[in-house]
This record gives sequence, structure tokens and C-alpha cells, in this order.
Amino acid sequence: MSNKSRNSPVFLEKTIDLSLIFNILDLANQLKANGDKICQQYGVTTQQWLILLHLAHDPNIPYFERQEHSLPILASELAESLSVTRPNVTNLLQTLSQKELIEQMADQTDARRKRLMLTEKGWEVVRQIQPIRIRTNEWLFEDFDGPQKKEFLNFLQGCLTRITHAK
Amino acid sequence: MSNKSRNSPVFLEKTIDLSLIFNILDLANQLKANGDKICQQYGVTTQQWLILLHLAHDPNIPYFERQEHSLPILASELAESLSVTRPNVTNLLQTLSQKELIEQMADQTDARRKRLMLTEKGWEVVRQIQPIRIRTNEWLFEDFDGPQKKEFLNFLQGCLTRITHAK
DNA sequence: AAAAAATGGTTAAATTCATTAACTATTTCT
DNA sequence: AGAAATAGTTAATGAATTTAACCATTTTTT
Repeated sequence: MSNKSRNSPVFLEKTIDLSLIFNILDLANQLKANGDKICQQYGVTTQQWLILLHLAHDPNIPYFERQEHSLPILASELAESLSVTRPNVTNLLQTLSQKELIEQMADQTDARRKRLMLTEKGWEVVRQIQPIRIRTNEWLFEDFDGPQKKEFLNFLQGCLTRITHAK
Repeated sequence: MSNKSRNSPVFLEKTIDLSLIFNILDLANQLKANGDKICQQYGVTTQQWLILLHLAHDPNIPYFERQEHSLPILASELAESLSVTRPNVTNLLQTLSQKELIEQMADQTDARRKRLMLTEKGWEVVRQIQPIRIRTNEWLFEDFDGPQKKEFLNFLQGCLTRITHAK
């Protein structure tokens, strides 16, 4: 056994848990790459488009299932939903403002808060990307039926609940 | 209905397909954040650690199931497995070389190729992170039994096959 | 065998996304 | 009234990423 690289060392075993992790990460990567290719044609990145979807209040976003939410979203809420820091959100919002896709309005009752909204141009981008997005996703999952997808969703939500409630 | 943000516009419907996508992306984000917290203590990023795992030939990596592979990995193979560009891999490898975690060796039969290997220090990092990694993942999936995990893995692999074979 | 095409990798320049630390302004709590 | 928490920004920095152009080597084509 002269070549260490040919076979995995014993402490690196094949397990279903670790396979799951790698496959989730890989799939997310592919989805992001897919998203980039589409969004690029509309002058936004996937990350920016995700923010636009938040401002459009896409009901499929997990954050909106956890937190009821009646007013336009805040930067701090975006940070929480995207699991990034507030300064990062500030950055992204500046870019989107420069592109004139979003606008901010002072909150009526709390002067610290700024409510975020799409401009007409912002809505237009969301509207244009939507059919491509729906078509792509239907294609991706077309090998699976409703109950299978439901079960898969439960699994994902179970993991997410666990991981976000951890400490 | 004066406030557009309160309710989602009709063209943004709630569907299981779109919910699945968001949940996969969210879970991958959380896993990456988790990984960062662990890896940080060992002086590497999650991305760098993933590369180390490739050089260690972790059998759980999906790429190794698709491509049989008897010699130490190449930069171009890493790029394919990680779904990033070759220059990006060059960058990451430079960082890891500076940290003395990897080394490159000329291929015997093709002078263009460089075979990538872990240094003893690199193996040490992989070895140290491994138990934490296993413990964290067991915890994450402990609500689910073997058959459920198997089914979930099938789902992920099905999606990945579809998405990577697309054009 | 010579020319063309493909492959493996790097360099350079730029962008995006992200972080931490320090700060301002405002609101809430005690 | 004073202290603590909350919302957001600025500044400095770094990691990961891309595209375009390039070099060297191998493989394919003619």
C-alpha cells in the first residue's frame, strides 16, 4: 500500500450522513449556478434577485413561514432570512438602489427603520424572471410525484428547524 | 388594497417546487455557516477544507461516485467537482500551498498535469476535523431513520443527475 | 511530419459577497 | 434621566469568484 491517495484512509468512511451533506451542498451549488445564468440576462446576480423576491414577498420563502409579516421588509429582517450580516445587506441594497430596482421609505412609527420596496422597474425584473424560474423548477422535479416532494420538503424543513434552533 | 407588499402578487404563487428550492438553498447556507465555524478553528475556510477532503479522497464526495479515479486528483477535476472555474481552483490551491497543507507533483505521463496531494500537516487538519464533522451530522439527521435518509439521498442524487446532465 | 485543435494550468484585472469593528441615531427599559 | 437595546451605516479588509488572455504540452487531423 504505497499510495495513500488510491484508497481512502480508514478514518474516512462512506456513510449516508456525509453523503447527504455533500449532495445537498452540490445541489445548492448547481441551483445557484443555474440562477446566475438566468439572472445575468436581467442585470442582477442571484443574490440580488433573492432580495428582490423578498421585497416582492414571495410566499415560498421559508422566512415568511416562520415570521408573520404585514409590513414591507426591513434590512435586518433580510439579514436574518439570508443568514448574513447587516452591513452585507446594506451593501447589496446600495447596489440595488443604484440600479433603481428598489426604494426605501421611512417607517411611520420608528424613525430608525427603513421599509424596503420594489420600484416599478424592480417589479418588472421579478415578473420577467418568474416564468423561466417556474419552468426550470418543474423540469428539475418532474421525476417525482407530489407525495415524494412533500416528504422531501418535510425532511428539509426538519433539518432547517434543527439547525437554526441550535444554540 | 393600497399596499402591494402586504399580500403576494398573484403571479407569485405558493408552490411546492419553489418551496423546495428555497429550503435547499437555506439548508446549504446553514451547513456552510456551520462548517465555517468549525474550520475557522483550524485555520481553513469551508471551501479550502472541501478541497482537502478531495485530496484525502473522501468516498462520500459525489464526484468520486461519478468518476472512477485511481491517481491523485488534478486541479481541473477539482474544478469540475466543485462547479467552479479553473483559475478559481488555482487561487485556492495557492492559498493552501502557502499554508503548507498541500503539495503538487508532476504527472509521470503528461507534463501538463500536476497531481495534488496532502502534506502531513494537511492530513492532520483533515483528521482533526473529522470527528466533529461526524458528530454534527449525526445530530442533524437524528430525527430520521435509515430508509428515510436513503430516500432523501435518492431524491438529491436524482436532481443532481438531471441538473448536471442538462446541456 | 506539419499544422490545427484540444487540454491543463496560470496570470491579470475586476466583481461580488462577505466579515468585523466602530460609529450615529432612535427607541425601550429600568 | 440614564442605561441598554435596536436599526442602520461607514470603513477597512478578505475570500471566492469570474472572464479574457496567455503558455506549454499533448492529441488529432490532414
